Amino acid sequence: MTDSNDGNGGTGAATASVSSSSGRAGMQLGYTPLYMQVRQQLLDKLISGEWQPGTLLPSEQQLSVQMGVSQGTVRKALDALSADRIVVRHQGRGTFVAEHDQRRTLFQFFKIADDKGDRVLPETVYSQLKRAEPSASESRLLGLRPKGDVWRIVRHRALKGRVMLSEQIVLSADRFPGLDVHVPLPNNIYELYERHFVTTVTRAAEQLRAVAASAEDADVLGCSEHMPVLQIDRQAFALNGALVELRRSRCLTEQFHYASDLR
Amino acid sequence: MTDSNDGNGGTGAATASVSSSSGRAGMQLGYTPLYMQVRQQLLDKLISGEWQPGTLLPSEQQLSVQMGVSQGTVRKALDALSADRIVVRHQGRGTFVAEHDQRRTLFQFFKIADDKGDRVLPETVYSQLKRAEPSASESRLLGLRPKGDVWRIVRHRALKGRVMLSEQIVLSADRFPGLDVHVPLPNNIYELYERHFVTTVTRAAEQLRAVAASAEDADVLGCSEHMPVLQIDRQAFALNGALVELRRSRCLTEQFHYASDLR
DNA sequence: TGTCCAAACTCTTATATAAAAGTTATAGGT
DNA sequence: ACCTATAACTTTTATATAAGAGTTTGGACA
Repeated sequence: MTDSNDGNGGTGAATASVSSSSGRAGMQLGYTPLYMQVRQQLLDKLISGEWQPGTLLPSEQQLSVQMGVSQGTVRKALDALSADRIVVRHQGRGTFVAEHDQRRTLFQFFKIADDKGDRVLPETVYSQLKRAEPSASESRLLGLRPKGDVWRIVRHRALKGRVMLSEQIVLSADRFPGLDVHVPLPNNIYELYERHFVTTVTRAAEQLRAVAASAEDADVLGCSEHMPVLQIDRQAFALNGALVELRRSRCLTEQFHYASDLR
Repeated sequence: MTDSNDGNGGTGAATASVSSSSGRAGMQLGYTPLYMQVRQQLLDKLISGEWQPGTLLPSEQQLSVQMGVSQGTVRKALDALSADRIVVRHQGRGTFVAEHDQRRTLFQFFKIADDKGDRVLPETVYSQLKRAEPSASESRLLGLRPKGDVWRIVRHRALKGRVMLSEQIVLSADRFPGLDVHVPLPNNIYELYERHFVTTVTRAAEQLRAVAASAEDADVLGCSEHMPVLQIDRQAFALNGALVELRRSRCLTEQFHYASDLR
């Protein structure tokens, strides 16, 4: 902690053991509040895998003693992590590392809903995995080493017995070693990343376009060629901010739609 | 304030003048924290139009005295409103009622981006307004009185000189009396709602589908018939939660796309 | 007139304290 | 075995206090 940014208010004599990120005093740009430093420290434990998903964290009291800050500061840090859905807090029970259970997948990462507006998770009816060479852009986006391979996953997914989504997923083979051992892949693939590859997807960006179904799309989705389908390109990011998954989905939107909340 | 839900912690003798919503003590279900009651009281002033968009609110100190709660409780209420983008807070300046300026429209309500990922607000190249009878579903969704009319707005919007979006907007004629006086309508239509009709849009829900361009779409957008276009259905909600606008957009997605953040 | 500094104001951060609300485990009764 | 009360824990709410950070304003001064 720098002298200028000590930030010890109040009357207590808390000897904060939290160190500032950039050492010198008299920092001109930026200034990191104590609770954000605490947030980052907690986040580091999650990134390292020291606290696995589902783990019960120490209580606010315990953490405040461990880290040498007040309970209120720990609370602000945990609230910030909670807002990013990185931890989940339950009054009376404690604070847990968020898991990729069905509900989270449904509400955070799956935006397809039926005409009543209910989110429905489709079942995987076909799945294929193979190792391949990445394209130039894939290699760049995923930050692969030269000659680094990728996994390519193709899945067909159905709702109410009707195949309505075809998706291609691209992953770094280095980050997901031995992924082929887990074939057949589970429907909830982010849970797999998290359980076996210390990779927690916390955030994703999607780009949507209306395109004409290719001959292959038509075959898979059981529609005519050139039928309008919704193309969804997704980039998924891990706890440390790294882009870890590329995905392209093509989706029929006759009985279903993509739901987006603007708030 | 009920006895059971007094919630006066601390050592102070604050005589909270905030009244509980449901009177009897021993309430079984629900319990509204004091800061949420304060939030609602502040929100009521916004809904009534007593505090217009752009207004500087009283300071936390002043509000805490006025409402008979602590400054920290006012802070929690204002933070909650800030999270919903209903007010905007600036350190050193104060708390302001959020306005529908260009930036807000761009980042909260317009999700079209170019291939670099930059949000771009399209210009209106054609605009038409007429009074008409609502369909049954429009009447129901907008909560119109029997025989209540609607306004229908048709707009064509262009990016970089290219018409790429055609939209139809439906509004209650009762809620927007004399809307035709404001023809030609400004590009930022939510600013118009807010300035002249005490209607602040705070939240919207969108449903996206890929559909084939109709003959009319093809004419407007300058594409061939049956070309895949992105159809966006929007319901926009006001401060009090009422559905105040229905909108259907059809959008070319060759050079642009709909950007959705999953977090 | 123009510049600089200090005061006064805002929100923000940080602390401490206390009580309420909700959960879980334990002990004791029927 | 089952239910109940209780104790011990958790997060959540509410308060008070103090100092930091950022903005605006007004006055001293050149």
